Amino acid sequence: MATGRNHRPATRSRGIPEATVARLPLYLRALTALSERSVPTVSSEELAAAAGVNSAKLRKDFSYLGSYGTRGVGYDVEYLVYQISRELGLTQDWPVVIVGIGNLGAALANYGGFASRGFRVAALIDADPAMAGKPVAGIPVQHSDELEKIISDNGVSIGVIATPAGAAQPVCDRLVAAGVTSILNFAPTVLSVPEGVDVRKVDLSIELQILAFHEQRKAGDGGEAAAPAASAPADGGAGTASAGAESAGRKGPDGDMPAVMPA
Amino acid sequence: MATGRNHRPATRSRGIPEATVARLPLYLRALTALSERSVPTVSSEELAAAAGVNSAKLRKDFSYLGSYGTRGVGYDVEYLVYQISRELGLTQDWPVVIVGIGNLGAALANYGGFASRGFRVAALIDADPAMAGKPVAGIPVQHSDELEKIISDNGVSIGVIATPAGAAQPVCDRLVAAGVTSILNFAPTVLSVPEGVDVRKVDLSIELQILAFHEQRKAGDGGEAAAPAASAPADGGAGTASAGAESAGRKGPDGDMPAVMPA
DNA sequence: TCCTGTGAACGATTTCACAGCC
DNA sequence: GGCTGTGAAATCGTTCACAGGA
Repeated sequence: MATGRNHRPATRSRGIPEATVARLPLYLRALTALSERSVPTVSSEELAAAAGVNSAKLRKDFSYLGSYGTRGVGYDVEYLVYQISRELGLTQDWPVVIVGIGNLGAALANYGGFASRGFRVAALIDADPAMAGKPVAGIPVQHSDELEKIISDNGVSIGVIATPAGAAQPVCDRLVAAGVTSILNFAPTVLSVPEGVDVRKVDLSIELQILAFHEQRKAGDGGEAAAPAASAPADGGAGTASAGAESAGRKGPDGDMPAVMPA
Repeated sequence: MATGRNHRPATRSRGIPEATVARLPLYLRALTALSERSVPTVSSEELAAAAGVNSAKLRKDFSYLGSYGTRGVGYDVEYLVYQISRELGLTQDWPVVIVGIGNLGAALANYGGFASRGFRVAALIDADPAMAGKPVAGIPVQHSDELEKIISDNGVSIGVIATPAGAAQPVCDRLVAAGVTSILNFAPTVLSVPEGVDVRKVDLSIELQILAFHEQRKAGDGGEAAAPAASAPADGGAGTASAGAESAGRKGPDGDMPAVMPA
């Protein structure tokens, strides 16, 4: 997750903690599912389970929004759906552009949950002239020469960058110059933006690396915790842990640099 | 970004804070770029800028790993690349399976940064028999009947789920039963997994909703902060803020439920 | 003199536990 | 009696500011 910028000094009274904001969509999704099953009310315990958090956290989160909910009973599902939607700004619709229609951009364009909750794909933009006019997810791709005009004509304030890393910063600069103030970045680069522009980043390889870190720990821990079936990596035991040499006096806890570097 | 489970009671001496772990891949990427440009050393200030964090945080992060770095000079790039790689478990290679080869799965399979840092796509798996045998990113898709055998034969411990929401939990269960202990989930569902299995979640629509929240604030704030060019949504002013009625006595700070719900 | 490494202060977030209301 | 709403405590994360080595 990681936001590109710290959002206001948090000194405002009406300020909802960032951690809470990040969970509201989770609650909203769980509530929407309940709503579709015509469940009228739900307790903090049940809703928390559906959203994958604990109930104390959920109640605290909701307390920042106001006192929805009835003691001894729970929360009215429809009412809460509306209040959270409003809080998140989903009662209006947000035109979004996707820049970079490669594999990923196409996947995003086709993503259903996109349109369903307040977001509308206003345009798909790609730098490749050969893509221009080709429909993806029913929307014709437009050439990036048109970027500024598209942003301005549609009043777009949210942009999604799905270009290769090298193109991301220039695209970002153009989006910002044209009036975009929120960016969701899928390219593996740090974007720099002026004050007042929000950037959120989604990065596959970072997520995998975090998983690898924990995975490694599981293997080398001494605990060999809960590894069902055949899970040992095919060759070379994972990690094999800190068996060695607290060598000289300074430097890190384990292992010096080997002769051969891992590419 | 939400981990499915809290990682150990944090009472271990060698424990690196989760927040630090999440930033190590960022540092690694910045360092790799420096390494490719044959930069020999870097200061905390420079590296922090390249990674998009502040230097105090970076130094604190590195202090959990050990005392790499030289006072008055900075960090040796190659040395640090190696140490971080090792800490993250990237000096071994992790076979990964991707389940669900739709638009997104294909995008992931084609993602370059995937293979580049310690991860190897061991197999692509899809439930559609028509996909079987078709190569995606040079790798033939296999039918999901083979899932257990693939996991076991390749010693896979990391799985990526890119299926529709409905299929995600069953796929997850099979992965876990077959020996997978880390899962990266792109489906918009909360997965439930047994103790000892890590889940990380990447959710486009949640990221967009978080952006919408801040975007809405920008518009209604009274500040009309830093909005260059034409940024007003085409119709209906964004938010138009809490102008109303602190009505009765209880309940939330603004707005009651309207007659028409936003779908 | 420069820049790392780190205690200590600070701030944010989570958890606890229980008062208050239905 | 059951469940929300919330102060207070505990934990986690960030920032400050400076001691200390190269």
